[in-house]
Amino acid sequence: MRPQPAIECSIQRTLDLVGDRWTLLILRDLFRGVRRFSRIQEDLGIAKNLLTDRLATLVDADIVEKVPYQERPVRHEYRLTEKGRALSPALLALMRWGDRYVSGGLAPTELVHDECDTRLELQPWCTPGRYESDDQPARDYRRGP
Amino acid sequence: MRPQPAIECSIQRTLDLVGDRWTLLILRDLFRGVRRFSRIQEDLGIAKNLLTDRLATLVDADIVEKVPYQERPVRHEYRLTEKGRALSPALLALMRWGDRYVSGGLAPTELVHDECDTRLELQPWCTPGRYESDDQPARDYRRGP
DNA sequence: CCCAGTTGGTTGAAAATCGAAACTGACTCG
DNA sequence: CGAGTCAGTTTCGATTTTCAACCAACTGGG
Repeated sequence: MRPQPAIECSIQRTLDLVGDRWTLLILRDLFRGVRRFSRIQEDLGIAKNLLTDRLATLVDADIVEKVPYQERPVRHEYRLTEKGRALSPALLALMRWGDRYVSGGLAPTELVHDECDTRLELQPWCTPGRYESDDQPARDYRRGP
Repeated sequence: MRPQPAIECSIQRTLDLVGDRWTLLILRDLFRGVRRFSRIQEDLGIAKNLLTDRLATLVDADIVEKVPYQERPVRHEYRLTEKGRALSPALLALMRWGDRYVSGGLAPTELVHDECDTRLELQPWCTPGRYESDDQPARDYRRGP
């Protein structure tokens, strides 16, 4: 897919997987708890064929897994694997940079843990097992005060 | 440029600036001290017109500045501004992830400060003023031992 | 002076990718 | 039965990217 560059650097290898215009945004949605095809699609405004393609690539790369959340009709949702969740520092760093340099005067985004309602800092996974459960998103991005 | 999504999140705003297939790789090269048009072009294998375009966009966004390094003939190089250097945590996080999950068995990349020859960790700027000087790159990515 | 080479681009055509909309198929709810 | 939802697939025109050629300003060698 990528044309020339002999892949020899971790940044390059990483960007080969997640470095296109949509993938990191899709992952951001998954982190936020937006996990269904149609929700992601309307949230991002991405074309459906592209979303299909990107999700398939992510599943292939074991960054995301497709799990059924109901039978009859079978419906799936997309969840981050451990490998996918490990991308959080990168997303967080990009977010911090945006907060600082292209926020347009808005207050920085804060990460809030829905359960304990405390602020999260650079180590955003305060309850690692929580993600496996089925209900509301464990983490949510909210605007700061 | 981006089609639909109402830009309302720092990650989205950030990726609007640097989230295409090449820009983060260009920035990685600048961090490594590869600062000349032709060097970047051959290092990445990017088409020249695209490199022209991406660099112009980065200069516009004040992430990179174009500074002459000689007269007669005038030659320029591209340097990270403070805003650009502030992207290092993001690059570093992507690199760490790549080291861990797609390294292909290679040793993780280490950041080494050329002057003091010590390893750098997640706060990679140990001499912030250094970057303004004119000679060799202050920071370099090297393969680990 | 002439010639080859380097740097930092520009131009244009062909190929790949993307986006919007229409369509599908499995199923539910009233 | 008819309308609606979800998760796609297909199609096709528009946009981007790549590739190759060209160019201008200058250098250094003979």
